[in-house]
Amino acid sequence: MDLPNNTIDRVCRIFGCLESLEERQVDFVSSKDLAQAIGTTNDTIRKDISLLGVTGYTRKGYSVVSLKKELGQTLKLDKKRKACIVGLGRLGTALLDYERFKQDGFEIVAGFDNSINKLERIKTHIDVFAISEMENIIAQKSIELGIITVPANNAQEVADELIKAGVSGILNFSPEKIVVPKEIIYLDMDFTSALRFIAARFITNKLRKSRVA
Amino acid sequence: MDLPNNTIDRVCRIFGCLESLEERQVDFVSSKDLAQAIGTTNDTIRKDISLLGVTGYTRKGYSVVSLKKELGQTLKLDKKRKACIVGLGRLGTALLDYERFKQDGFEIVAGFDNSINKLERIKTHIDVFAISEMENIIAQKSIELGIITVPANNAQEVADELIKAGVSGILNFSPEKIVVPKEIIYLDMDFTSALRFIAARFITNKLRKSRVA
DNA sequence: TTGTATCTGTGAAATAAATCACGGATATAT
DNA sequence: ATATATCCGTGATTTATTTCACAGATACAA
Repeated sequence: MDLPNNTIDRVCRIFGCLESLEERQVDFVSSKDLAQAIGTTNDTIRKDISLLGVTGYTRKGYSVVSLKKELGQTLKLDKKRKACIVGLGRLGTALLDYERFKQDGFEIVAGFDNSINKLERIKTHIDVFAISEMENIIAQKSIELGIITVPANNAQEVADELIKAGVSGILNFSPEKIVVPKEIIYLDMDFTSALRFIAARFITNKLRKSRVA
Repeated sequence: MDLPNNTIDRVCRIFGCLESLEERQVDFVSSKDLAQAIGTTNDTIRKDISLLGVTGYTRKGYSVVSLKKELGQTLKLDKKRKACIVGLGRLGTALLDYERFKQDGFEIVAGFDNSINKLERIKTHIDVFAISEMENIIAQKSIELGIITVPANNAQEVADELIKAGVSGILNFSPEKIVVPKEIIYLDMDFTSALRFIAARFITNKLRKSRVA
């Protein structure tokens, strides 16, 4: 399938909205509501959804349950995926126990760090290992996603090892920029860049909110 | 000034690259290097930089120091900005002490939480307050940026208070979607959406990496 | 029933963004 | 000196994305 990147981004956010609407037992949602929630226009939402081949109801909107199901199936967002976290500093350990991931279909099944000290000290029900064991564990547990929370200056090294070990996607929280082969899906979550993006828009303020993260 | 959103996003990332190049005492950097670092093409980088009115040197690239200076001045990324964090759970406290922010020009000058318990227990050199004091403190300290790290289901409420108190920009780490008036610069950093974006691209893999966070 | 206010779905038009392509420079090697 | 391989700057072109505009439905109110 060939979807615009922005559409993929929005659909992922829409999916999150649908989850919470479902929890609140809302039956229908309009393109306008979704647009407001994720910060875009109703036209765009309708285009996005129609690109995915899902259809709504005149005068009512989209069925929350079935839209969520369709989007989930098409983009395989309903599939459980295993992830690991490399770098068990404060951010890493916070993410290790971020209950939300599991409920959203991402299971953190391993943590890695090089400090024996940290490995011993950490209190969590998730297994933690030395980085040297990464290749084994990732293969053994069929981990698809790697989350990097090491401090800068060895993020690239960690990324290389994750890739060698076989992950298909990487989410990078470290401030260092990482280069990956093009078959690896990579997303940068550098906090400073995010704050700068906001600060820069104080100057060049346009109204759109999209920023394919 | 009127810059494409994607350009702003890229320039913020470029700025981060320039910082680390400067540290490593690199004098010049080519559009190609920058492109590789942030995941785009050299054409795009050159266009971005030329939109900002900065110019480079044939056969050498851009002067790291002066490019950084120019970008910083134009987008006011060189200006120190004050931020606060609302929600002092694990993520919130991790961010409170994220040394990197300060070195990048963002100073966290206050933390807020509703739990007296947490406020007492937290060990940090940054002042922490009850949420009820937000309006006062934000005005008093001239805080421009609010970082939301509360759990879902009262993120909107917190956002409303931040805005009432006078912040101009909000970075939201909570999984809840937030609606803000259009003069407020808002960026969503929902981790689940980010992981989903990666997972969805396992299916619809296009090569570009941009995702204006 | 009849009217009316919403909502979707979708081509067409308009915008925006990324690529291409190539001239002009100049560092580096020979 | 001369050739060559880079590298920037920038119109032109292409491609992508958003917005517009309106037909087709239908819930809801009077």
